[in-house]
Amino acid sequence: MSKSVTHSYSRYSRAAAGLLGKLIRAARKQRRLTAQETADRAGISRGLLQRIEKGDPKCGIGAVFEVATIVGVQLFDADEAALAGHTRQAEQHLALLPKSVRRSPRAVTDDF
Amino acid sequence: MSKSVTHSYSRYSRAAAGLLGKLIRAARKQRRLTAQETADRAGISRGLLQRIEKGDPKCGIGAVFEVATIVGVQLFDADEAALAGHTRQAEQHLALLPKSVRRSPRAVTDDF
DNA sequence: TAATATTGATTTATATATAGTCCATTAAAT
DNA sequence: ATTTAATGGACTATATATAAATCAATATTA
Repeated sequence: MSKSVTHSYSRYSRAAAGLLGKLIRAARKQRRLTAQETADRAGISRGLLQRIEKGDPKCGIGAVFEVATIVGVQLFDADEAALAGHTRQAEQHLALLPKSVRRSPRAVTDDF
Repeated sequence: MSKSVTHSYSRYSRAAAGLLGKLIRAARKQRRLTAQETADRAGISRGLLQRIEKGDPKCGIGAVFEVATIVGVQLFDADEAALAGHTRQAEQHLALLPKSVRRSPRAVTDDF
């Protein structure tokens, strides 16, 4: 094996992934779904579901969101209609911004 | 090559991943961060950032959350302190639930 | 208490996500 | 109009995420 690159995550994003995992686990148990059945419905393995509920940041966001949906954890505190609305809003916002970000040479955008 | 397994996602989770990507892209442009600089700060490649902004469900949730944090997109509409609070709440909720979900034999929990 | 479903953890083989590079196109600034 | 930074897309090699299987421990129900 060659050298592996250990990716590091900020406290905030680790906390967010961990929280989502805990919310999923709590919602699953409240609905009395076993790990195996939940994994089957999501089309993933039970092992992956374990990692998701532990907040493993390496899990695919699609798998995590799929499980969240199945156990009834709302993303963005929004149902599908609201998601569509927010998406349109984001698209409009995006349309107003320049298509590519050009930095003035040698000028640091960082604030200090 | 052997046969590949195409995983399918629900409309809802695809919409959620797509929305998060769009929010990230809009926030990045508003802060005048180039794709390359954002990727560097997040410790990922520019190619992965492209996929994240497109809402590719296969991206690691840690990478997505990390980029969101960097460009200033709040997860759960909460800062770090609020995340910690929600986490404690989820842990308490979890503590009240049975440790393993036992289905009564041959009884379907599905509602119909 | 006994029976057993559920869970947690580990291991292996395989699929695939990612980094890195390159090139063409586009668009911002001069 | 010219210059060139920024972006989008494709391709390859490699690291690693995932599925699948197994086993031990635990907790629930009878």
